[in-house]
Amino acid sequence: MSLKRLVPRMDESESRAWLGLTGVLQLLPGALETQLQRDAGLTHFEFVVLSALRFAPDSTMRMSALAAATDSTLTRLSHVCSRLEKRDLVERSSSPGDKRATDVRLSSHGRRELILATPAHIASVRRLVIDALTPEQLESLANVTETILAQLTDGTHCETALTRDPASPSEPAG
Amino acid sequence: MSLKRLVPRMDESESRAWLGLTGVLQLLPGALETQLQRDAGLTHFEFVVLSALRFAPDSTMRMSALAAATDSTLTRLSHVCSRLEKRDLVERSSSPGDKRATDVRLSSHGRRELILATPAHIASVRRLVIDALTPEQLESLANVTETILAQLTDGTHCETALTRDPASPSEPAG
DNA sequence: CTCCAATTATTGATGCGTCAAGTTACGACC
DNA sequence: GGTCGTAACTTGACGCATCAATAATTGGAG
Repeated sequence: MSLKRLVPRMDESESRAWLGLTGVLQLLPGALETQLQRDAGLTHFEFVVLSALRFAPDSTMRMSALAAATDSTLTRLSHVCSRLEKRDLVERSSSPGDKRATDVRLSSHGRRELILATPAHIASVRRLVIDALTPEQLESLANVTETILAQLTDGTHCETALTRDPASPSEPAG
Repeated sequence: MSLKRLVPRMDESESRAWLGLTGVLQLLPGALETQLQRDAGLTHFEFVVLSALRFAPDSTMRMSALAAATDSTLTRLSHVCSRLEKRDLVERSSSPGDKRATDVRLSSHGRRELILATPAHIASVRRLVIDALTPEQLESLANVTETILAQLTDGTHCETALTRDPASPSEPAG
């Protein structure tokens, strides 16, 4: 199911592009999650967190810095680090300089697990995306995704359609 | 953060493509969710479900048919329909022909809400993706996503690494 | 020095998605 | 006409994400 029927004005090319993109949006994250989970028992986000720590000096970062590095939230990261700590993949300690802050460190066990997990994940990425595309397609993909990202991070949000009562977003009786 | 540092062999074009794709994967679904939630109080999946019903004969489908039409699961759909039913957006009734089956129907209230929600959502899709791309880019996007989808739905899964391959290149001190 | 606003992080509640089990109904076989 | 296997859903439990509220600490204004 898609928006195809909702958008009669969508021409053939637009329709194909949109259907393809939504398909990838639905399937690719799941495929990567599945592979990582099966091979390493890690969430993709956990993998990203551990990988960020791996290349940090002393394998250590502040929570807030790690949240920024992983495009995440402090809240989310805190929950995830709690779980990772229970599994002895990271260690948390109060930061010496600023006692509000806490430093997260990749444990040696975490490093081992991460190093074991990485090759298979990279292989998946290559198999599913990179090696499946020609150099020209890769160039196009880079080009197109950068354009879309520009839209997504563009400050000028048109605030499309609050033609309805803004106070009650879901309950206005027609 | 990305895999860039993990894949020294990744050339410039590959790296740009992968970074762009992961960026879109992270941001686009959230952007669409946010818009729909704000303007209509609907999840994207709820929107898809209601839209599927909208164009069905008598605005009615069997659960299993609706699950298939929305690329979903019976379980997921059941939960979602329970919530939608509480909000009077759909109605469920035992199917006359087969008493195991249940028919879901878009209520008139649901139809009104859906019709109010649709234009803004389409506008978002156009603004964020379709209208932002040139015809050539749209063609490329269709082309590339179809290639990736072919990989994703390809039966030949290489079973990448149950054999834990310690072929890891670099290793900073810890 | 003290008070207060801002920074940093954690916790608890809630919502959605998935998995495993359970329930009801159909169909066919003996 | 029982009962056995299967189909169509539903339910409950658990995991992860987000939001709102809280705690602890810092830095600066007076």
